[in-house]
Amino acid sequence: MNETDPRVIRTRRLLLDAFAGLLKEKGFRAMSVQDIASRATVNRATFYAHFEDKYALMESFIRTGFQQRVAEELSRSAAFTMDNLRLLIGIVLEYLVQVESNQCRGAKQHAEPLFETIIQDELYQILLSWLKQPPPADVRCWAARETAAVAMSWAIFGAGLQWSQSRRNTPAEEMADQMVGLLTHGLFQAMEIEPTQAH
Amino acid sequence: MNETDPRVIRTRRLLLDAFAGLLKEKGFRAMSVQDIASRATVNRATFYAHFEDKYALMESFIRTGFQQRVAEELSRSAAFTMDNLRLLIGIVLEYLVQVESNQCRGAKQHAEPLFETIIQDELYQILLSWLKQPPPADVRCWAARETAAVAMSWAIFGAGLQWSQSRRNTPAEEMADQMVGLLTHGLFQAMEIEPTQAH
DNA sequence: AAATATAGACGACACGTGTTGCTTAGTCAA
DNA sequence: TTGACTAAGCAACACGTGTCGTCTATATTT
Repeated sequence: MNETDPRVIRTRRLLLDAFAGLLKEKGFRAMSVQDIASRATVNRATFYAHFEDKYALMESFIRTGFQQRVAEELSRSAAFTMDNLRLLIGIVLEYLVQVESNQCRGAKQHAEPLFETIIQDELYQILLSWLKQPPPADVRCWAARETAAVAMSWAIFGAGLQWSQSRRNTPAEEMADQMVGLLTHGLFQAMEIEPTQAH
Repeated sequence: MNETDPRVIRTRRLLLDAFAGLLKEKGFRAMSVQDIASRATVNRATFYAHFEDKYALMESFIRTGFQQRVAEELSRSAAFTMDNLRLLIGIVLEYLVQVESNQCRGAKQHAEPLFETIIQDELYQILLSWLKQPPPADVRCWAARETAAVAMSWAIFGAGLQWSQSRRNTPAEEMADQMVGLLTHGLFQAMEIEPTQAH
């Protein structure tokens, strides 16, 4: 399928727009391929010529959206610094809130796949590319680059997800600071540190 | 629905067994509710009387399996020590390998929901219960207990998942050690530490 | 402008899903 | 043992899914 064909571009745009609209109105779970196609004034069979199913469309939707956000706010192939890390976390928090508000119609904790994990995947790519650059200091090594990147990306994603799905009484700024602290000083230490009132 | 009724118990067992068998043979995606019901010699409508859909059954399957594993190897309400953490990570790695081997028939990176995230959820409960116990030392606090627990559980889960889905050339023992190191000394530090050969 | 290529429309197909109303058969309590 | 209760069987429903073959309309090439 030729990606430059005007017809293809037009159809893709129609499908994406219809999807975005339905996502806000009825949520992901409630919409059918029928709905998307008819709203896009496109035949249902044509939908399947472009996407495997509505899940694939959703995935593409989230992934490209997040990539755009990152490209806007983060210079390409940035270095691995505290500031950049904090900035990246901020982007994740912001984007998760947006996804959350769209998904709101769908039942939360059911068989609904966790589309947000796509963000973790993107996060992993970014962090790994940062780690591939030679480190400033040369000290002992605790884990493979891949292991560090994957643990970090899931930690950021997971903490962000829980925050975005909670009532968010902690402001995003403060949350990002907490997360940088956790990543910097170690999760394990941070645990023995929280002051506890007896219950 | 009375959980002690022999008919209910019998039907549940039949469904679970049929599901487990089909999971090994054709994988999750390829099996239909039809398949499960007929293999269990149970009417399809009866299936829906017990589970919302096949996703709910899968969730129950994974969750109870993991809970059993934890109960076997970890004494109830254990304390938050290095040894227990390492033990817990070992259980997760082992169980992820098992889940992975069952899922193997289903396409990996497609719309397949990440059932493994149920393990993260269980992990979070355990870690949080550990953190609720008063800490041994009383130092500064970097983050809320919930934040620390959620970041840690996702980090463990994510690193374990990547490991279990890779060719696993690193033995489980060593992997667990690496992960304990990451959690203890901080993910951020560990990143600037990996020796890099120029590329 | 004409010829070729191909995206999209349309209708039809077999199949799986989730639900409903009714009947049969098992369980348990009086 | 009898009677009330209810899980499970059964048949049928409307609906969504994914795919296929055929035809039309729009691009692209010459």
